[in-house]
Amino acid sequence: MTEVSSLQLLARRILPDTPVADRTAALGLLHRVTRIKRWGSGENICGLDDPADDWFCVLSGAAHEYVVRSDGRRHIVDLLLPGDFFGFTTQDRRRFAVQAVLDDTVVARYPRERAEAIADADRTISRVLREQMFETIDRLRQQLLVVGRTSAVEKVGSFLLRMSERLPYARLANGDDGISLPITRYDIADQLGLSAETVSRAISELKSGGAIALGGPRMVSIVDRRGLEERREHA
Amino acid sequence: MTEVSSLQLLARRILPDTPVADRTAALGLLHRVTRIKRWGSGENICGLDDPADDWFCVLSGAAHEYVVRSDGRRHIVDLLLPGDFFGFTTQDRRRFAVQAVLDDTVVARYPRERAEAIADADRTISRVLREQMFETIDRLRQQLLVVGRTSAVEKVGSFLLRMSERLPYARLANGDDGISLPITRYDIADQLGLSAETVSRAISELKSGGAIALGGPRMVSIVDRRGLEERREHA
DNA sequence: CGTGTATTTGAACCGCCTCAATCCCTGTGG
DNA sequence: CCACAGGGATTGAGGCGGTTCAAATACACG
Repeated sequence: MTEVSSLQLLARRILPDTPVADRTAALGLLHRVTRIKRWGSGENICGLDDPADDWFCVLSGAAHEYVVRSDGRRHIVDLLLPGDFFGFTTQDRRRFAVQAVLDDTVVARYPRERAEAIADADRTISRVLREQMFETIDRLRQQLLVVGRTSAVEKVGSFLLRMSERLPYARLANGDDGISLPITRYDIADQLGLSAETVSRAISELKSGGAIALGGPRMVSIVDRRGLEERREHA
Repeated sequence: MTEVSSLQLLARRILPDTPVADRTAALGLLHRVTRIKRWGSGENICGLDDPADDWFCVLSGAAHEYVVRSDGRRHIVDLLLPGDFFGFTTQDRRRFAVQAVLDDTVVARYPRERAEAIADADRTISRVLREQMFETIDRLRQQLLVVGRTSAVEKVGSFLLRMSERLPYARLANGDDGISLPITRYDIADQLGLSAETVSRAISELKSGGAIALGGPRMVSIVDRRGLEERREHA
């Protein structure tokens, strides 16, 4: 991936409503301090206790932000998809590690100090970054709602609905339109506070209940969106 | 509470490292668009589906951000204490309500558009607001870790540790130093995804195990901080 | 076409929820 | 000063759901 194409990709990701030329221009300043890097599945993009001197944006692939507890359990707090920023914190050092979960995960890195200076001088950049901070807040709040559900089927159902909102639709092997989950059952479990077996059982249950259909373990189509939404309804 | 004292209070809350005169001056611009209001316990500071046109800061008291699901269960996603900002979102309308949980909860309100314009013109304000967004992100991530724990005792233990970091210490009735929880067992339960009975049992267990001491149901002193921290350790 | 990993399924145990009763603390009125 | 009321907190008993441990199956990659 060349730097130019990554800039255009970024512009498309984070300024979708702005004409191509304008948004590329607006990001030009930021782009000068941007470092793009490609990661393989399982590689550590941010390590624990690293200085928190950079902000990041996923351009393609997927990553997750997590901690590993002393008992060996891993807790995933954020799943990062293309267009998602991460690395925002008041801490000096990272309390959470970030790891690529797909091969060819491309991530842009912005030195925090310089990005802040650029934002101070350009209100479009400032607006874009603020918007991305709000996206992060919305994402975490949404995740909190999912994790806070009581039953495993509800957790997994809400999770799949969110994924269907965040991932692109594609034609699956079975002919349906659906999504391709970038993560394993274990990853889902560590995100929802469940065991992998329970996640698997919940998915089987949703399938046999007609809420979803599968074309391979990672390929999910939402069949009864209405039914799933009613279960997670919050009003 | 007069406007002047509320400005000083705000300055003390969000710019603790800056000399009094400087921080008050830095917030002067923002202060011109600030509206201060006092709320009683249970009153709605933000309603569901309200336009998301303002940002807020708790100056005193406490509030929480929550949704009520169709099954009647309430889910609290954020506990807001003095110095905490809230209202940050990309949405046009509120997906979460915010309610005062103590009498005499004083909240500052900033019209979003005007606050953004002020931030664009003043990099101290800009920095302060960015810092508060990061605080919100850190708080939600921390909350995700607590809610994601597997056992009830661990959840409640982590919750109490967080409270002891966020609330001021005071001399309790039993002579120990400790914290005064601003919320009921039911509130804690709706924050942790537990039943109120389980919260109560967990607290009793922590007490009989020597991890904490109580001087009244809301008065908690952390006796064995090391032990509690080891349980929630994440590295 | 084989090997290692991911996923599914099964059985038994443990912990949390539900329902219910009791206790405690505070404020109110007699 | 006491009786009472009401909300919050605690404690108890039983049922259900999720975890754990174990095994079988499906899948992807060489």
